[in-house]
Amino acid sequence: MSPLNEEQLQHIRDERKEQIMEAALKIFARRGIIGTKLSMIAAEAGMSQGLLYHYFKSKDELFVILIQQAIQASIDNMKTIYQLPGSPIEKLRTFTRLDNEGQLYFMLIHQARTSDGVPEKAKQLIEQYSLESYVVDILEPLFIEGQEAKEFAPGDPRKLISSYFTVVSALMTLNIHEDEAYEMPEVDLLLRIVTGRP
Amino acid sequence: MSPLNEEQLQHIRDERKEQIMEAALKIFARRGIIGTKLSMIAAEAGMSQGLLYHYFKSKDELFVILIQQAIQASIDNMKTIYQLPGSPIEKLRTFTRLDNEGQLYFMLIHQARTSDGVPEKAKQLIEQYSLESYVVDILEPLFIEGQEAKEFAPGDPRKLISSYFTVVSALMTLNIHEDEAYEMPEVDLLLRIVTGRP
Amino acid sequence: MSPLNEEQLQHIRDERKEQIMEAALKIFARRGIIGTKLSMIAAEAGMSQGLLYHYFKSKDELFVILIQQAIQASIDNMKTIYQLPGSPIEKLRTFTRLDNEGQLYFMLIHQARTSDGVPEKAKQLIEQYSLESYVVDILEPLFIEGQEAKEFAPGDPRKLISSYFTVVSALMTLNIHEDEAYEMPEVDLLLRIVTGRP
Amino acid sequence: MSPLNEEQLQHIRDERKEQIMEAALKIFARRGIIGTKLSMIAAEAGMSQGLLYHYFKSKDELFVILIQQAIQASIDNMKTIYQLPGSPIEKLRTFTRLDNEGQLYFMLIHQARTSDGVPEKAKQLIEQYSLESYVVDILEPLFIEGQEAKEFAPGDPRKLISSYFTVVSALMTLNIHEDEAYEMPEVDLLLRIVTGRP
DNA sequence: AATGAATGAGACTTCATTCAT
DNA sequence: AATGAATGAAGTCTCATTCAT
Repeated sequence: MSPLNEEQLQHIRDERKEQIMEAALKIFARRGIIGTKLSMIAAEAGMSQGLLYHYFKSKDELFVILIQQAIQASIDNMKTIYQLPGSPIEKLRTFTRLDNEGQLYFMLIHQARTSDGVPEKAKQLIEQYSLESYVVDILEPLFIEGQEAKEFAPGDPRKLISSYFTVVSALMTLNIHEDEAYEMPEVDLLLRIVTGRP
Repeated sequence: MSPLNEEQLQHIRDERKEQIMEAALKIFARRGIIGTKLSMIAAEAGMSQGLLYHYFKSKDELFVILIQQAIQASIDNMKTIYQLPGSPIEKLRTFTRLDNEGQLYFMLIHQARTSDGVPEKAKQLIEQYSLESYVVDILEPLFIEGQEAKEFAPGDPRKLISSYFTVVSALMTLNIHEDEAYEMPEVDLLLRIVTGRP
Repeated sequence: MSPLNEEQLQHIRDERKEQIMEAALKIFARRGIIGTKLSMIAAEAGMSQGLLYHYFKSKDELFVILIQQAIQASIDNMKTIYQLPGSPIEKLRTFTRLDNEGQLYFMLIHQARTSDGVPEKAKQLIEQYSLESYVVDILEPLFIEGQEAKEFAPGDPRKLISSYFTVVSALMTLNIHEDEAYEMPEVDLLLRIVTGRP
Repeated sequence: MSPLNEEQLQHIRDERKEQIMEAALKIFARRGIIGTKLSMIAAEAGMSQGLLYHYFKSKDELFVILIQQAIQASIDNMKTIYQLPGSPIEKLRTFTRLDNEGQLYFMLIHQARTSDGVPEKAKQLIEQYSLESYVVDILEPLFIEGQEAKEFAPGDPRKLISSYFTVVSALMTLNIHEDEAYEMPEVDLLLRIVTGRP
């Protein structure tokens, strides 16, 4: 009797969920969990507030799921650096250009780290994912290679990585607000931190 | 007639106002105006919520006054760089060490720039105070001197200043949260952006 | 898509708005805007306080809308006097009988005129609507006709009208409280002001 | 040792009480008990809020005491009509001119009758004092005399009195606000109610 | 599945009253 | 007696969440 079979229904459901998560990501990333009202997400997703509750138990749950997704995407993204063309410094230069996709995820994680009203569950997830345990481990081979090629300045590569990515991370959090008060530095200026050369 | 003379009363009032503003600065800086509940400020200041209203007309007014104070302190602070000892690069190195006092002010201004629910008055104040109009103007002579002494890398000094301070600013916003996930870079690493040398 | 069609929803909305406005009119009229607590309106309308805010932006807005309605109704009502049967004095006698509907509106306007905490917008509306500009203008022909027929006492008709309606207005403000301490005069007694005859 | 003896202290206390009551009467009469803030009374009386509580237990108590005083003054005032010169109609004409002193008392009583937040005690006092029991009783001889002299229209004198004073009372409540929208009728117009003559 | 009405807890704010001096 | 700081209860308003349809 049903005009749609189970598979089709599932498809619609998935689509709706995706719709909601995309909308929520956009807004959570910019405004944080407290500054985001469900009405904003509903409007951005083009549906009623009530419907959100068919797909997610609560605002908090939605936030946590996005955090999980963001962490996974960030790790995956980090690994792609090795597939970029060129020498280590060229790989790093290309990678540093702030891409819009990753930016939202990054900002979301930043919000979760620094704002209040973040669900406990999200905090735990964030704690596990840290520069130390992921970024540094992943990028260490690249930096060692760069130092051996004399492209990168000498010194503890792990410290160099975390310092560099702390700077990049910090800039991304500023950049998201597109605040004209801050002039985003050219990538080459940032790379000086790693290379020690103009 | 009064059992407490005017001087004593004034003392109490000043103390209370200071108490409130200190508490409010701490919390506003971390949580933004929306994330900050008056109950938090009252608790931090050790008084009832009602008393806050003897000293400030509203949450918004309190926020705006703190913004004014923060801007003034930031400008004053920036000018002290010329009184520091040593060459331009040494001045800049000493200045860059993030001092806790200025950090809260800085973070507050950052919150005002990037969060929602910021009073219109605060936005206007912030707009007037920008890297361009203050920081860059103040520091231009220092950077030109540094470039002439070959301590600093060549290129447009104004752009160099705003890039460098965007980075420093961004790091301050991270640092305020004392998040262990981010390793704060050594000052010398940051200075590479300006000097182009390891 | 919607489980309730637009028409049904509109019906619910209209009903609720009507419910609220009726309840609010009753209470505002008696207690003024300061003396009226939203909890009272909500209780009288049989709904939660929160729901009031789905239909009206604020207590002030609700008050202003009621004032607008009251003014319009008063003007409309005043004009109906010419459709009443009989001579001028008979028209006026019939018209003077205080009807319950108009009474609440009248009292609301009176509250807006005399109480504190009245929204600026409401004050402006009230100022435009005054005995002079409406009541007197509308009734002047009737009184002149009454004087020509020797039914009404001689003298400046405009002054007679405003005097008479000041008295009627004043009585309405008392009457609204149904206070047994005051005995409402018979209409014929009041008409003596106009006719100068027992 | 005390620089002031008991009598002098008592004198100061009485003066202060009088000061407060005068200020309170002014404000209560205009704004009602809800619309009156203690800060207003304190300011009007030229003293601190705290001091009010040395003389009166609460806002309510102060209100009740004023009501008692107002009732007594009204009754006393009513009796003076017989000392006025002239015929009954002339006595009534003179008496009707709204005197400022009595007006405040009257308005206070009106507020107590018609507003909310009135202490139970005040309501009880008001209930005892009514047109019926005081005004009508006091004025009945005057009206009978007026009717016998054919100055007043015939009919039940008690009803005539209460009707007339309801009108006068109602006008006083309007008059207190000095609202230009209402033109206060000439006394002679009002007297038509009683005399039935222009 | 989908909507939007409806609720209620919690936030900001006011103000009568109390307290320390 | 006198002051003004200090408190807390209550009122307006917002918004996450639930409910009826």
